[in-house]
Amino acid sequence: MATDRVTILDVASRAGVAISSASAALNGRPGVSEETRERIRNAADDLGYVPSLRGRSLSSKRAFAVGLVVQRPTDVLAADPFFAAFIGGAESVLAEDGYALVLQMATTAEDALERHRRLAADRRVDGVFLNEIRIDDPRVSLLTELGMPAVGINPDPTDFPFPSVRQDHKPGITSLIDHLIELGHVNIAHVSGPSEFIHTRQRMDAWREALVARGVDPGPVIAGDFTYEGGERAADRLVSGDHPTAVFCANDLTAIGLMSRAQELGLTIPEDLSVAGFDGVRLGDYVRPTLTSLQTSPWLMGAKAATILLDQVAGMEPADITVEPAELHLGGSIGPARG
Amino acid sequence: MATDRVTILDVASRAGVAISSASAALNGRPGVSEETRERIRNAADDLGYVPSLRGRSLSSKRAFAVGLVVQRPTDVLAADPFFAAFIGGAESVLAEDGYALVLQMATTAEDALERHRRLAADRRVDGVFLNEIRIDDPRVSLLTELGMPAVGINPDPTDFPFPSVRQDHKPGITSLIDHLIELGHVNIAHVSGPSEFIHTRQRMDAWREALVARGVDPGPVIAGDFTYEGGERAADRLVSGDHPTAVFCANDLTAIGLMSRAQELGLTIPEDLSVAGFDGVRLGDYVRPTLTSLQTSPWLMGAKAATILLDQVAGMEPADITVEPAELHLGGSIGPARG
DNA sequence: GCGAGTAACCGAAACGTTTCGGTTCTGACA
DNA sequence: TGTCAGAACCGAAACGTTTCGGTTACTCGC
Repeated sequence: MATDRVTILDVASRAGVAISSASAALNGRPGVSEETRERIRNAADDLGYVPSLRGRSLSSKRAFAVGLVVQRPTDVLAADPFFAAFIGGAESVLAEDGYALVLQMATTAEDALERHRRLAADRRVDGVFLNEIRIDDPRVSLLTELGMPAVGINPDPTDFPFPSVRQDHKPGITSLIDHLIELGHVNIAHVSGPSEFIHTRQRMDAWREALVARGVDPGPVIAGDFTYEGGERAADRLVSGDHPTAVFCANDLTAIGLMSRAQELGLTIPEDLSVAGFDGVRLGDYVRPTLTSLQTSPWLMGAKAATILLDQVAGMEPADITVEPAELHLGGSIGPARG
Repeated sequence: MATDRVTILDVASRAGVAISSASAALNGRPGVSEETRERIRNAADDLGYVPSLRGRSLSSKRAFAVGLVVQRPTDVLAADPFFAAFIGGAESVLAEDGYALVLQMATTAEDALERHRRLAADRRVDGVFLNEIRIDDPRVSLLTELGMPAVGINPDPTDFPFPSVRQDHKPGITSLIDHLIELGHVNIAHVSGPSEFIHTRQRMDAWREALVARGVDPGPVIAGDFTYEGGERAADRLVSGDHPTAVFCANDLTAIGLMSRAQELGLTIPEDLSVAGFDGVRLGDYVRPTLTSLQTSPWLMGAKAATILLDQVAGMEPADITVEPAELHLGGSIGPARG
């Protein structure tokens, strides 16, 4: 196999045509008769021709790759299964079009910006995924400046300049709250994510609105940070005197940390405190009691986002996509309110 | 910013030299006086010149990217923090050299092979990471055939044709077993991983050898599969009559599943059964009791593996690297053997 | 039997580097 | 003063595509 690469020149000369005809034929462009097109295809097959990504890339000014810059402390990322599933979904769509996924890890917000600048300067990718979007996220304006196509994952509904894929979390949160209220809970707290994230606000708003709609006063909001430790700290603050009987956490890691600490502090779950998470990561099945959570669809989101991104790279103006809302998955971590 | 790209031609003409001189100057090659080299550098800076990855790629026949094909069912991957940390470590080294990481997800072994073939045919990457190596792993011979540089992560010590990075697990497992024996355990079981993995055998051998060295008969071996469910099934088989007093699991997920099921079956941990895992995932700190485990170093392994891979791509023949052995982290899941 | 229109095909430039063989120039040495 | 080595620099090919303007030949209508 150490033979030199088969080029389109070889294919063309074997089929007895010009390079340009071979190119047109193999790429399904018009201007070639069906007969010679077939002849060229056969020549290519016979020779085992594989188009050179590098040649194509240089000539067509495309990278045939898209980027994903995740910005998380590695230990947090390691514990969060969202990305693995998201990447799996995205990759399954990208592979079909011969696109590859370039993955980068950034530790800080500034680092993430720098990564994007670099990806753009190198023309390393034709577009990027925009996850975990913040309020006034600097990446958005940077990418706009750079002219880099992008797709947003659950961005702010207003004023987002790129196409997006969304999953509505409100119905799921609403049914969770309804369920808790039916179980007799009237003091339902919320452990939020970091305030700068769009989805932090979305989840908190949904929690509050669902309560208000049922005429129940929203319980306390405790600022979390999507980590185990944040959940533990929330437990410390929650477990004092007249504490809530239920708590809705902004993600599963937080919920697991909270449960763990609450149990250490002598509470029984769900008898003393009902706990619900958000993500529906399999993690929740591995703790006791099993975690009640909202099951999101990271794989599907990844697949849809990739579809949108590829369409955009191809020059289309894809419409936003909304996938089925997150579903409530009941575990043993919630039960009737005390007393 | 919609101006045309600054090319090396622009730099050369601004500095009043030929393209070849500009190229040599910017790449630190000899044949350019220090004076003109400086002039060329200034010209490049003034113009904001960024070398075209595509041009370089076509001309130098390098991709400036390396690949990682992970082969896991997505839900298993999602729960396994190894890869996130590994990728973070690898990426930190790659970025310094302007290399990118192409990540692919394969669902089956055949799919993984196909991905590698595709990466090679497209010349998409200059080398690949080889993780989770199996006995007679078909990827090894494929990559050898394809002439694709690779680096092995904990491969079989004998007969592996690529450089590798290793972390010795034996000392950690030995001290775990020693610790259990000191606690009075004489019947210590093992829940293994799937038999085809090299590291499954490595861990089992270390367990057995440590026991034999202390004159203790190895307890039963139960075949697991690195999943939570596998741990549950192992618990079902273990908890009958005269069961072992301690069990060493091939990974943390298995250990957590086993603990959870054992508790459901009425056992108290560690009083009735001591449990130890392997990986040191954060989740282990959030189950009750907390999990005793061996802490591996995925981030460091990723960084070292990337270093080796880049050296290899650069034409060197890097030596194998061995990082500090995995360390034992004690949790509440092990205790004295029942009287 | 002639002009126009069109389908099929060709040739060459362009993409932006690296690399290699060749030319010029300087200074040292005999 | 002529020779020669070596440093500095240049020009052009090569990498493998895509694309665009141009040529040929054929058909159709009159």
